[in-house]
Amino acid sequence: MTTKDMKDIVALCKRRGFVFPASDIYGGINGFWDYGPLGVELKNNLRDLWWKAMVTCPPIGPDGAPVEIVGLDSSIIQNPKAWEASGHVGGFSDPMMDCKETKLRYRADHLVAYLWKKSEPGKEKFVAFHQEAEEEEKSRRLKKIGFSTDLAEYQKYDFNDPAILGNLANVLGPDAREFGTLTEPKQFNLMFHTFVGATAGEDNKAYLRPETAQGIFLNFKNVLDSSRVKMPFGIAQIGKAFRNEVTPRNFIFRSREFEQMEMEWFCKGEDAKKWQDFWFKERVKFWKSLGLSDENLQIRNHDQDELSHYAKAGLGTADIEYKFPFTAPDFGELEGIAHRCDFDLTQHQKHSGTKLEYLDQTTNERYIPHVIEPAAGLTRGVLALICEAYTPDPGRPSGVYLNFTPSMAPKKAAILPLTAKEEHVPTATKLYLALREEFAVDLDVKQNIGKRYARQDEIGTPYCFTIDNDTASDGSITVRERNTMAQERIALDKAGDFLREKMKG
RNA sequence: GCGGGUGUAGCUUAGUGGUAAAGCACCAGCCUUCCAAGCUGGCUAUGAGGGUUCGAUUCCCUUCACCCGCUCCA
Repeated sequence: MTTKDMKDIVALCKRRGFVFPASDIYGGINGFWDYGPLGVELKNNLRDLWWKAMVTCPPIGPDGAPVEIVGLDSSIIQNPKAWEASGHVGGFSDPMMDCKETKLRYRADHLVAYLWKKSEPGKEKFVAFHQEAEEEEKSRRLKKIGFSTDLAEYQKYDFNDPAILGNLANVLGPDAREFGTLTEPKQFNLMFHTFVGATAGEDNKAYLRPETAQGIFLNFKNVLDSSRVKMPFGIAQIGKAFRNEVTPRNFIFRSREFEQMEMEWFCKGEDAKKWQDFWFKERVKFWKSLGLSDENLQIRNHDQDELSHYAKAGLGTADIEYKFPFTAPDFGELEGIAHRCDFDLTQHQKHSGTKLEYLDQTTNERYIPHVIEPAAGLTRGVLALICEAYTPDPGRPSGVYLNFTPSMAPKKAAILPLTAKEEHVPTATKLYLALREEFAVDLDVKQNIGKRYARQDEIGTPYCFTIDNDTASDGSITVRERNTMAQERIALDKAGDFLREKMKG
């Protein structure tokens, strides 16, 4: 059993046209990737199936009736006030400081500094600690550097205090031995800025959305007023989102421009638990149906301290995680199912002055609904599918094949005339033209048949149809199956039925 | 952003202060009745910028990208 190596996967993605570095000919740009001819097919397949599972054919709810979900495609740029209301302008930038001595980096708002009250004026020395450090730990460290160990004799400062920021030379970093090794806090703006209109200035500053969800909340009232939806219901959206990640890493796993598939499920607060459990199960089922294996999937509940600002008061967030080659033996987030409470709608109601309540006309009850949000990374899903499918196999000419399910495979079948001779090519072309009306298929005429099979293995095409001399005499073709390399003969005019049947799986 | 590493063709590797080499892949043609076969021909590279030098892929500086670790991931 050969292991999956991320280097090989990235190389295959580039070689066969799944994923390219963005701006490759200029040396790339950190955190951005382009999807090639096969990558976009794969991404579209996943996107379309998600849309089908959410909007076109949503699941049967816990009470036996189909649930109601409508679609939306909101703008990437919205009024900047929306991001103030959502908490992203205030909460989406973290001041960071580095320690020149220890090379460690800290979030300034996670540190505190202690000043000995009896310090002579002008000779103040501050000692910094991690916010969550135990008192005993603090005393021990103070003793070590020859300071009083009685914490009551100290005044505590936050790192946004000018008394600290103006005096960094006299601050001892949390892990440092010398004073004055901490750098000025630097703001990391996780939201991309842009300017709306021809002139750039503070007045027309805008943001690229860091999540698609807010577009849904902003349109809650519009959808309610135009769609005859009744509680509980969902609004689903797929689209790009942008985050100025400090460190983009791991191929397309953490990139600065990525694509999300989010559904906001609006329900009564008292029903939130029921719906979170429901959606969680549905979403796990979805990923498994695409071929992600049990052993590579895990579910994980967020700890209280890692919950988002909007989820702290609620039922928390449960993640569906995938064991990527670069996280193994650990897992990386694929989708989060969060209880966002009534945080967002309440915030937007407050900031916009527009009522965002739901009126239940049967009970005459008005309330701001709670939200359960299954939010999945489309591009992360693509990566998981590629990693799952990647199967080294030294026993075949290509040495590797991609084991996509037929529904996810970028090409469903390849039509191959056995030779480039006249008697094979016209029949193959005719079959290709018929099948492409319904399926993404390839016609490949050139080079020997082995090379063509090998190529299709590498891009994960599940079936190859080969036209040979027998096709002319008995109307049969060869079907070659990707995983087993086994061949069987079927009737030429049954090729469409064959694929249609396989696509159901 | 810090520390370490890497950077020659699509891939794997060679080499040199003086014309950059090969295998595989790819493309074309021939051949070929089922798994990268064979023959002929062809395309393609020193990540980018600057410096030293008569001349730099080689030496120096800067930068960019990728990998590993730290940090971060509302």
